[in-house]
Amino acid sequence: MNVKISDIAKALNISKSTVSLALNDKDIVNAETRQLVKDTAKKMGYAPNALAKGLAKNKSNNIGLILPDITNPYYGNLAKYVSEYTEDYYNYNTIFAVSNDNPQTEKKIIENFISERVAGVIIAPITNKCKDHSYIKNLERYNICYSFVTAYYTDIKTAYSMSDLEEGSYQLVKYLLDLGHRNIYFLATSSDVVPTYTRIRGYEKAFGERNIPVDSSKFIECKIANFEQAYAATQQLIVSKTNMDAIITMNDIMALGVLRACTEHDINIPETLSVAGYDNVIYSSVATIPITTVHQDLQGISRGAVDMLFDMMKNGQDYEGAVLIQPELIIRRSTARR
Amino acid sequence: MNVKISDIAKALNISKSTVSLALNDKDIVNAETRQLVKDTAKKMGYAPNALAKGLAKNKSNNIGLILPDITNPYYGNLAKYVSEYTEDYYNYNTIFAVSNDNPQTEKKIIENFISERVAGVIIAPITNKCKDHSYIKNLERYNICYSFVTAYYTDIKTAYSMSDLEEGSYQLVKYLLDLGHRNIYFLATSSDVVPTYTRIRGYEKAFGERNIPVDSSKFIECKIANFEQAYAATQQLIVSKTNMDAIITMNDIMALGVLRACTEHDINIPETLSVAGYDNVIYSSVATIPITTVHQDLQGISRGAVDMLFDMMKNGQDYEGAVLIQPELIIRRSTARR
DNA sequence: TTGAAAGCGTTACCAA
DNA sequence: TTGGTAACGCTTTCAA
Repeated sequence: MNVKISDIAKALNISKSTVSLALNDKDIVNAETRQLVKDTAKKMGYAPNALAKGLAKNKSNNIGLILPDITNPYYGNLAKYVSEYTEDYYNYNTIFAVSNDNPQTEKKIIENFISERVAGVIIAPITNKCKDHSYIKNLERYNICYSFVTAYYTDIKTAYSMSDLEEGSYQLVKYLLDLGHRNIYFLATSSDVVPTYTRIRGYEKAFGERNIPVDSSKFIECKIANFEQAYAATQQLIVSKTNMDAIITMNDIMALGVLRACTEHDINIPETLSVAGYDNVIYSSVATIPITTVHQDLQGISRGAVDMLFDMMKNGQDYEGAVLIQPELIIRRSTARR
Repeated sequence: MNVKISDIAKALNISKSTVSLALNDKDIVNAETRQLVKDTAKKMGYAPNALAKGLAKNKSNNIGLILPDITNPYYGNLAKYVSEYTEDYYNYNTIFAVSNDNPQTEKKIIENFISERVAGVIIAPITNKCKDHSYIKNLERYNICYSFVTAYYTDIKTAYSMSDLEEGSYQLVKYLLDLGHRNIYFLATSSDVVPTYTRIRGYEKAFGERNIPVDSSKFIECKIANFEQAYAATQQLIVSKTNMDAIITMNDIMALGVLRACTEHDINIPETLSVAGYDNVIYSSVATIPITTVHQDLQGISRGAVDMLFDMMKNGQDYEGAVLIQPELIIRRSTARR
């Protein structure tokens, strides 16, 4: 069978404990012994059994990352940054799971992470409505720390790291107001969730600064923040001959949906209508018309979440840090003065 | 501490074995006992320890999936299909890892998967050159089966599931020849790797059918199959005033890079130059000019790889199945008769 | 600096 | 149908 610690011990005529100690680089073992052990381990093709190790220590060397949608490069990049940083800097591995924007799935994932005895969990929240996230607290019963990334659930108190969405939305709307637009539609999910209501606050702030009243009927709610729903919502607006100066969305993929609907109805962008997205993922720059958007520093966001998680793993879950990263308005061709 | 099987046994005054049997739905235990055990387990908040379970059974309930690039929605979709199918149909979990198109990283991932004692591994190969993949065979020493998805390494014999790339490329090139194009450039990685040379074979077949000689200097090699390198290669071609009818690429992201370079040099597409991608990921349809491409049935590909893997897990690694899924040419606006 | 042995939570075999 | 017990491969405590 596979070579294990006891095999190395037998081969070297020393005890299992010494081998274990040596393999883990403890300096209480003689330097020569240590080297010898490591060499023979390599020679014999020893591969540590993470399961046994985890069982003995009652926790694994993995942290779990929950993503709502892995087909969106926004989360793909997030996954990349989180796992690279976790591995390079903290020497832990990352295991991913995809919630598909479904609270039930998210719950199952958490149960599974508990079973796997992950050392910590980072959650990228689902972006649609769900009132009860208490299942997340199960993690605490197992002393598993968790932090949020990209947003957070208001009913769960823990560290979070995200872009300052309110500020980003504020800058974008201010810019559109500067261009002379007034009828600015906003396509997003339920205003109950953080990613939406923070953006709405930014929108309102920009309007408020100029004493322009906000018409909340311009906030259009989509069930899911994807291409199809943004496309459908835009068609609806066009067909009902709504008076619009601009449409902004909560992510770039939705902006693509808006573009598609406009193209099909021969609406010229940006001449007749300005369109803007959010996130600055690659295809906002390569779309039919390069899209004005708001850049998020995903790398910074990722590091914030990882750092705070490991901080909590060291000092306990009751930590209420927050990392809020400044966004950057990216102006492209999809927006213009009327 | 966390509730475990022995706690349930104690509470119910029965043995650990019975509890374990009941929890695993074995019908040798009395139906009532079984229900009782399950109920109390739930009541006590029991969460099975996957580590202990894996140790006892000497394998975990996870399969490992290696992706070369998680920021590409092509692989994001693949990950989604593989994990959903694995979970729903086989009741195993999927753990992802990202090789970043780097053989060293891939090797490390495999070592880690071995440590985690995954039940099986599915590898989506890196698309650039690497002569030695023998580290993959380490899996066999641990009786861990593996299959390939989307492509395969020629030096490793095992089951693979992929789209018929040769056929897809053949159809695309045939279509371009039909449009009257002759100077068809192909941007890809090294012709040593399967994803490239299968496509080249399709290209050659289309030319061969019409007795048109193939000029292999039209195959441009990029180190990595991404936006930047395709952009750079196209610029190179444009600047050197190459006589071109069409540029095709090995994936849609590269086609976007081509588009970008052409736009910057005021080259009209498709009037002056036809461009085509491959994969049919979402942004080929929403690009500046919607891109002609070849659709891959990712769901079918994913299922093939998963099915064969579980087949091997049952019947042994020496299995040489292959699933080759038929592609579909998707014609959009980026290609036209000159 | 090293060794012996207990313990982590589960499964699986054999007996009852 | 149930119970007792060894075993999985590692860490860790205590003693030497």
